[in-house]
Amino acid sequence: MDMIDTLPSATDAARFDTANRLFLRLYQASNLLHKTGTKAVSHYGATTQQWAVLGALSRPAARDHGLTVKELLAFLMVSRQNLTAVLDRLETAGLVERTRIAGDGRLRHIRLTSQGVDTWRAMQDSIRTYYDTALADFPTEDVVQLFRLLDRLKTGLARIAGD
Amino acid sequence: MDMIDTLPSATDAARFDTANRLFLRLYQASNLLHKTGTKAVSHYGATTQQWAVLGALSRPAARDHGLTVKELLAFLMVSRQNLTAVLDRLETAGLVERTRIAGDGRLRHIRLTSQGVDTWRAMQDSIRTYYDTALADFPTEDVVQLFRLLDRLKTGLARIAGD
DNA sequence: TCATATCCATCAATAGATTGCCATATCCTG
DNA sequence: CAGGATATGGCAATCTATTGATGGATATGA
Repeated sequence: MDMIDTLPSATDAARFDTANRLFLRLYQASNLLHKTGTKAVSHYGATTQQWAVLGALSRPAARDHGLTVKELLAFLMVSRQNLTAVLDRLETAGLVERTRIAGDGRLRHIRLTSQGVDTWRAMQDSIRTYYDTALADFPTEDVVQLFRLLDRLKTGLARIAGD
Repeated sequence: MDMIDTLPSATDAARFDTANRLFLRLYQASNLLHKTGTKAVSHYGATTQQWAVLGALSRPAARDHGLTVKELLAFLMVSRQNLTAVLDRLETAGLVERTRIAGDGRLRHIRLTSQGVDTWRAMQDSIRTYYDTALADFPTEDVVQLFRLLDRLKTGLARIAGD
């Protein structure tokens, strides 16, 4: 069994096929996430991306002084040009404000406005219902496992992206 | 232990938090998929979505007569308006053709052109390398498990979408 | 002080993705 | 044959997301 074989073995072909299905499911699930998630919070004029930004800003660590754009970029892993546009819409909607920081004049702190805090709080019921419905068939153990696997996939993809 | 408690329990809060992280990872992984995937096949002027369409059309079942738009919609789970635009670009690039079908005049079969077949074949090396790199840390067993979990998540989200 | 690096914003182009509405052609059934 | 259902396409609006190029304000270090 020590022969050299440059053709894909049967197991390699199966792995390739599974990888194919895996990325198709990721593609489908992502589209469904945006479609259903935006519908779930549409009452508040929000989208899934804006939901993600509000969620980042409402975390305890960010609650007091907000986050810099750079920190938000690292958290969400999107391009700066994209985030700027989302922040513009959130600022226009009055949910977020950009404030200059004392120590370093280059930095801006993105913070929830009081209206942003209220809106985020009001959205919580819809978000909870959304999670409950989407994950109805998932024991908590499976939620954790899916999170861990997606986290590793994210790491693998980030390595390709190179940033 | 039969008391009624309307406040979220500690385990409920933990599950909610994990769900939050899970969907953030899905969001990040999806963006990275499009970013790195498009880069991987950019040499062929393609994107991840076009890659998905070409992959669907090159499956053995679709190889002979192609797929109808409706079948492609069901496979990819995207909106008709979105798919039309992608097909337009693929048609302009000469990789795909729309042909009327004999039996039912309403249907159109989307098929790979011979150039589309060649391009798809040429892309295989890049795709294989992409999968290998992205899933370098994944034993095949984990690839299968992630696929299964994403498939179930897709099902849960599709239930919300209602179609 | 001067050069360089960092942080943020802007403009432009392209592609993807959704909803909503309307149009057209075709099939099928009553 | 008439009418409803089906399959596809077109148009419009909005939002997300990327790359690329440019510019301005500020910090840091030589």
